[in-house]
Amino acid sequence: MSDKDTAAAANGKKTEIRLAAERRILDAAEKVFAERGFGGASMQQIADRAELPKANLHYYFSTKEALYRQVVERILTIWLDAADSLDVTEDPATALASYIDTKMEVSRKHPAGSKVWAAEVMHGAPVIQVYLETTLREWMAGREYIVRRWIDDGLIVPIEPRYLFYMIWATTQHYADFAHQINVLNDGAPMSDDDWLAAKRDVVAVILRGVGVIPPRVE
Amino acid sequence: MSDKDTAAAANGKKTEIRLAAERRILDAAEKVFAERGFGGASMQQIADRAELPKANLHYYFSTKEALYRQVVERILTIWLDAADSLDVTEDPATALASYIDTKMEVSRKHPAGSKVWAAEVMHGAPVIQVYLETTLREWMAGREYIVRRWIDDGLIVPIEPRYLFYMIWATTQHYADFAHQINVLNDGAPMSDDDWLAAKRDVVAVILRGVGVIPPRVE
DNA sequence: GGCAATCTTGACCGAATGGTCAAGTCATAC
DNA sequence: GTATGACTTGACCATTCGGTCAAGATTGCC
Repeated sequence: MSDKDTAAAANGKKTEIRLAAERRILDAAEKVFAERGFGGASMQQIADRAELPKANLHYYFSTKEALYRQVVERILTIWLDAADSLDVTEDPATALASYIDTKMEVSRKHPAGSKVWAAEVMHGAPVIQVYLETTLREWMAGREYIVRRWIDDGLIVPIEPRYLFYMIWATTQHYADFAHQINVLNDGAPMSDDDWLAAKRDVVAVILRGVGVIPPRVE
Repeated sequence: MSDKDTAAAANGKKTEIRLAAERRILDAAEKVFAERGFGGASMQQIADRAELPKANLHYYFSTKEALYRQVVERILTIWLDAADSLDVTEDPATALASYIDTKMEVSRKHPAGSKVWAAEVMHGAPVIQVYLETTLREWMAGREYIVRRWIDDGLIVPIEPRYLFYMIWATTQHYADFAHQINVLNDGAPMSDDDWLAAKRDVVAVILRGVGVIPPRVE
């Protein structure tokens, strides 16, 4: 073994323990932040949820703010992946249906992350401000261009593109952020697989018909 | 003056001072809770915002929880008024367009209240749980019945009514809860009157066309 | 086995927070 | 004018919270 290999191996081993602990803590923190908000969450609650002593959290994350920032940044990667799923090479119906499907799946699989994200934006985006001003702005500019071309080509009805995206974001994220209310209206039970299918179907149908393309038949 | 009049007058005077102070505090609390969340808001911050000594807050509201509860209950009345604005005696296009308009105006005029409401639901509705289980459930049952009749009468396309309402709630409330993000994407400026008009127009258009009714011409 | 680096953890600390209180001010009724 | 009740407020208290630390356990490498 060369020095490089040894260093790499040692690093790898350490990284494994470290990564496992960090992930355990981040998972716990994401849930507690989602349930209580940043101010309402205590390091002790996060430690209890992670089944680790509180001092151990501070060994991996220097401060509560640093921990929160990493939670948000981890969610950001999921958001970016979903944003990429809007395939502009497809026709409007296919592209939008697939994008809505992806966003609904994100809400379904990352309800805590979605809540943290919503709270982050509601409170003025202290962590993701730069992302909003750079990546998201550019993403929106690019997609507005595409949607306008769809309009010019007569593929969809005239609409201000950003308001269409707000509808899609709001509706899909609602299923995570307001899950509690949805569950109450669902007789107190979480949405079943069939419920999710039906919700996706109806959301896609309203949006596609709403922008003037015939939704694909899903009898 | 009779005893009743005297008592009423005295009561009235007191109530006036009391109501003014309570309103001042509730307004400040709503904003601070919206900006920082319940856990992140301190009584001192609310006191500063209301330009009153902290001890004065505790004279009118015994605890932080009690103050928060009254903030939420005040928002609830606004929510109930908006819910009433869905006029089921009208045809679907008129009823839905008017309801969306009302909900958009609520988001525009009560952005802080909307954020507090969203956080309340996200965190499991500690205060409004009973409202969700009674009033809202009944409201939804009644409206589902109406929407189903619209469907049976061939006035709108088949859809699970609650998913339609989720779309309307999510989209309209998004303009308050995610106003920060919207402003960033609007070159950092708050939406103008024209922006609000355009947003309303596009939301109404997508929903109405989405459920299969021709949106009224708004050239 | 022994060394070095990483990891673990109970005990502790200063600051901030929700809440209390008693002394005082102010308005009103007679 | 003076007694009564409502309102105001600076000082204070107990608790909680984020964060520190030093002593010890564990791991990996020679």
